[in-house]
Amino acid sequence: MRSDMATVIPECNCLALRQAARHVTQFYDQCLAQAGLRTTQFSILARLKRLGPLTINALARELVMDRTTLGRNMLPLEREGLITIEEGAPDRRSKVLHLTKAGAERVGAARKLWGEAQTHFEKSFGAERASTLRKELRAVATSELGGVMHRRSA
Amino acid sequence: MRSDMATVIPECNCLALRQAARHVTQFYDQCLAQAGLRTTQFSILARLKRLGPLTINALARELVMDRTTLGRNMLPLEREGLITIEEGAPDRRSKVLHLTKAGAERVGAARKLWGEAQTHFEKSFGAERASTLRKELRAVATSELGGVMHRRSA
DNA sequence: GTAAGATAAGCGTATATGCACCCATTGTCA
DNA sequence: TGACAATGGGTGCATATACGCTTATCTTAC
Repeated sequence: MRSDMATVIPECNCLALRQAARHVTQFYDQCLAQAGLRTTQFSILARLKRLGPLTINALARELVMDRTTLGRNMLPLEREGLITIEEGAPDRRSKVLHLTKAGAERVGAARKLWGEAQTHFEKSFGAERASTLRKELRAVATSELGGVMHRRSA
Repeated sequence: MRSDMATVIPECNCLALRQAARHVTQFYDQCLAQAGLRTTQFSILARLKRLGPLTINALARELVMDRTTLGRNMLPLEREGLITIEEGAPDRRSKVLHLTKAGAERVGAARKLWGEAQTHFEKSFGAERASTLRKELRAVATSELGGVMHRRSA
């Protein structure tokens, strides 16, 4: 967790992102723990609360998350009765995620803790600086990197 | 992956970090795939190559990673013969991780692919901008957030 | 020298992540 | 309308992540 001399030299953009994400996630997870939610779970429920029912694909795009990852992350939430998974209305292939009353309440309780985490982080890192950083991170998350094309040439 | 109107509003520092990390990790992982390494594995091996043999705790601190996480991440690398895990010299509690010849070669092969990933990312995002971002991320990763103290009052 | 505390690491458990491959349904076009 | 592509989702697999607890070893104070 410390930087030592000038021996850091990660240089790797990806590693820098992952290290920061690990560090901050641990902190947010600890803050949210007493509400019984992980950071990822909170972001899922909060998104559903703000946007209303969404299909798995739609929500996954929202969260910059792989569809299959989200699909599995749903299960603990469904098991706890925080969301329900219903069959798609016009398109029977799709499944629509609904926030339950219990889920909404859980988000409400967690939002206070989340706010404290935000405050603490920005007190340590700087509010302005955090705002700028988020903007850059958003640009990164939406950047077109192409990657290796799977099957076909798309 | 797109931003739509102004509907983004993640606002959450942690979510912003995680989304960016997911997006970029996918790209780097795809680039490194033909060397048979994930981003995390590459960072572990590269660190060992640069710093020489390290204990699990020391390497975990280096990588801003939980000790137990690193412990498990070692196993696939050991299984493939890229590292060896030896008993600590003066302190028999510790285990020292050594990069093998095969491991060094693997890193060498992957480093070229990693360079291409870096170049591609910085071409898309901007080299200056990436450098600044890394600096900020390093500050985040080393920031003192305290978190909830476990057992005792420390 | 020994007991108490500190430290290194492992293990069980649970979630998080995403690729390859699969099936079902929908949309398109001739 | 019937073949085919496109799309929504699931499953198997492997790695990644970290908390709480436990064991082994080391350090320190007495």
